[in-house]
Amino acid sequence: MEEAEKVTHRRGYGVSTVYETLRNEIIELKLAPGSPIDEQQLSDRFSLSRTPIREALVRLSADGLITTLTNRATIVSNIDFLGLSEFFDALTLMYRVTTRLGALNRTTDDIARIRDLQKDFALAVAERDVLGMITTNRDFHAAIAVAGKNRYYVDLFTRLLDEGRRILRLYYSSFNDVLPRQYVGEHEDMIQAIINRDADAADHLATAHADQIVRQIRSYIATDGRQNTDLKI
Amino acid sequence: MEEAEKVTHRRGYGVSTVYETLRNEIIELKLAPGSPIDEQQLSDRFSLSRTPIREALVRLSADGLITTLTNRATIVSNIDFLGLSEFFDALTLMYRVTTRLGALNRTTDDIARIRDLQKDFALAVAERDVLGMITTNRDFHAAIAVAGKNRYYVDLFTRLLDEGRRILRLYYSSFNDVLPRQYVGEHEDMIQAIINRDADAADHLATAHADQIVRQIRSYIATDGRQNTDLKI
DNA sequence: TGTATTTTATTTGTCGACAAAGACCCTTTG
DNA sequence: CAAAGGGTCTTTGTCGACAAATAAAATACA
Repeated sequence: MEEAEKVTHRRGYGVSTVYETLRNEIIELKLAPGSPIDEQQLSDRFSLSRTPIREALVRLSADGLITTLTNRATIVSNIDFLGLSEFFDALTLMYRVTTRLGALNRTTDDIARIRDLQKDFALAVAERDVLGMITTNRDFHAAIAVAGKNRYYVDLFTRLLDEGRRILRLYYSSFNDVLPRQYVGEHEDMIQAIINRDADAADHLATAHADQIVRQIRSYIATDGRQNTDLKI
Repeated sequence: MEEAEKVTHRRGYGVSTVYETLRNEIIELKLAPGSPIDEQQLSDRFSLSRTPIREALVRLSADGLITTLTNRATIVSNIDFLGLSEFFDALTLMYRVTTRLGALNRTTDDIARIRDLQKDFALAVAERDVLGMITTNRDFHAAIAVAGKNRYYVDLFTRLLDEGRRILRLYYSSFNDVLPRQYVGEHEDMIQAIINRDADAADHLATAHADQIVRQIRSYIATDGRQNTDLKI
């Protein structure tokens, strides 16, 4: 069933392996929201004692990806459908501010990186690789944020983007290829604004892009009804 | 020299005690930036084994308050004078957005809380209690952010405010009582805008307030020269 | 049959011990 | 006299074990 990754870890690097592996599995919904986390099991899986496993879990907890109830179980954090407007509000603001700063502070190296990632995204869209689209889209916007050179925005934005990845994965089966194609064009426009150092244009495009994404996610949720799974009364 | 806090902890709550204690000591500069953290020593001090101490340190590390070099020492994070403009930029944006949302989403309970904290701040100013001013000012703005009801903004803003507390503590001896008095008045105006649900006025006042604070901190730093301590070439 | 209460089992938090990694100090050597 | 090498000491990361806390099961009781 489960593949055991029998790796002998270099002292001090086991924790980060566990952290990154679990982080990915949570964001990619390989670990379902709400599902319990068994320390013993992880201990066996990574052939590490429970101490480093626990340390990785503390880190994930700080990221808000897992929830620990003291002296009781620790579970993968649920997706908070009730707080979605807060999420969208913050996401939109971060889209705007990072793209704006990207236009102002980008170097030519930044542009090269952003273009590469846009290429990846366009490829994923062309191949109708929905899961690839989700991750490459995230990386594209994260790169713009990095070009903006403000670590506080980068931190918050990547957190929001990853939270968004979880949500999108829930609905990726509802994707059609119409809107993603539009995204490719919007991305191109943003890149052009960033190259031109046109902060206002970048801001404007980012706002429209964010609104577009928010509207789409909202429509997925509306037509699905799954959002009530959390509302057990 | 050091007071030993001989407390027997209820199972599962030792970590949070250590975390909160150290967190405060770091923010209040009782632990100097750059100073090494001795796990053994903390273990003795809190009468806990190194395991829960370590867990608390991981949490602090996630907050960016300490820096751990794998297999080497762990130190209290340095104040990053080189990245101050990023800090001020993010701080100003969060001042604006939280005050704006505070005006839009506040309840009457929120207003009561905010008023209480403003009273505390005014008292600290009246008594020329500089350290008290720093913390009550932080609590005041944090309460406005909470009234804004967006946890992403609250998280980032409190992080920024606490980072600001560390910086202000460095210069608190340079405080005079002129500007703080001005802050009291600015706070009152902000409260009024929040009560009136006047988001634009709140935004405008927050911007001015933030600019004021940023300008003051900048002037402290300029007249001090201590900022070069990190620039060892 | 349904609800307390005790018993058992599982899981979590903490401990002390140990070994790897690095810091420190001293000597050697070019 | 500086750099390299070697030995010792300290600190960090990991381990296995144990006990407290809770969950689950079993039993008693109305």
